[in-house]
Amino acid sequence: MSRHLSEEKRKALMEAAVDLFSTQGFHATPTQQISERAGVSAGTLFRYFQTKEDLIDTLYTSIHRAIANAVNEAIRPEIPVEEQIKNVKRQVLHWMFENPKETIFFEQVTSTPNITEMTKDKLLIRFSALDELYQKAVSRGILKGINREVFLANFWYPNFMLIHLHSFGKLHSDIEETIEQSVASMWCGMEQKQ
Amino acid sequence: MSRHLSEEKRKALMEAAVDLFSTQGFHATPTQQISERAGVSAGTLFRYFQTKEDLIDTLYTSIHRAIANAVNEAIRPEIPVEEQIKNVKRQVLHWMFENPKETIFFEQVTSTPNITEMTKDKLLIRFSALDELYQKAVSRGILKGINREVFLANFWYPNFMLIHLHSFGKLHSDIEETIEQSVASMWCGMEQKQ
DNA sequence: AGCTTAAATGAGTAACTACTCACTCATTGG
DNA sequence: CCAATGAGTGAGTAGTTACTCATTTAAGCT
Repeated sequence: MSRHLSEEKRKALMEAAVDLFSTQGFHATPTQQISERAGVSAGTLFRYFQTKEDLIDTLYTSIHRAIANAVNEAIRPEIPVEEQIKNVKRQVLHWMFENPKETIFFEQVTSTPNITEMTKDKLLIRFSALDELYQKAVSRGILKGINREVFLANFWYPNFMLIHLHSFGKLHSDIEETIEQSVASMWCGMEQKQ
Repeated sequence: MSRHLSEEKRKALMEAAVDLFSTQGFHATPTQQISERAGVSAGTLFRYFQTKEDLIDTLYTSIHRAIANAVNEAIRPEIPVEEQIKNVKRQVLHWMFENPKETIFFEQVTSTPNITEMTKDKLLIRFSALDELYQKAVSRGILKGINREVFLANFWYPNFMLIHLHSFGKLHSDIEETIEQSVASMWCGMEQKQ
């Protein structure tokens, strides 16, 4: 329908939303507060997003896409699978350290029940490119001892804790150093057989 | 003050609460629903817990204590530090697989901002026994390459994803097998030097 | 049985929330 | 310069929520 709504205001609303959601949680954040911070009136928010849930969903989807981009950027068929997987983790961690608010919101949605079915599907299927990489690694004999669930758990979840610590100023080492340690320990942990 | 309140009802309320919190999230769960499921009237809940937040806090504290117990049970000064750390992880994972609702609620509180300060402190300090174990491992030359944050992230967070997958019936391997893989990959990931 | 004490009740309340809609006003095309 | 369009507004609404309190119910003691 109406596509005359300003892209600028939509962006302002979304930015205000991640900002508040990541520090207060999205249930504890009234829509009025979001529109206020975005510099628009209460009603305007609902011209850009049908419901609050629609806003959350849009936000989540856009973050999901951004992370998927980070994943895809790191995939280069010409280098060894091992290096590719490490690069993906590195790339994702870089993105997360650069976008801590988005990451915290993302984790919040991930760990909160009762999200739209559509959104839930995205959670479960996750990132297919990484899945393919995992399959490739398994079929080539690397990673033979590790099942998909443990692989994904080791790959994704520690990142969230690192970002939390970072946001609360509780990360005492250098970010680059931390990323490298996280990448290395993830890989070495998987590689071992038997 | 009044200690004539039945311990039975307190327990029923807490059980109803974790039950609902873990499936709906605690913001999306009205106190009425909790008291209803516990088989008491709406007002009774507030005789046992001053506020809803008090209930959440009590619940969180009790789960924290249960996990701390699991940690402490696994600590046996007579065996090598390496084995102790592995045992702690094993023990914690067992507890979590046996108490998935509590675990999911615990993760929810952990990853949600705006919790009471007291509760927050518990989050940051975490489990001192494990911390001591980490220090010991570092001072004995094992684990020298890994800083505390990455260690904790690798130790705790993957567990949450495994429990999630388990609760949604998306964990296709045997639980024991999964626990062993998770323990082994965690340790191997840390041990490596340089 | 009666009396006392306190646990349990649940209708009621004040506060808050997501969302609406009748209206204003800026922009644009003729 | 006027008219038409639709983006923007914000007071208002219907619904929900955490929490209260006057009252009822039950239990324990003599």
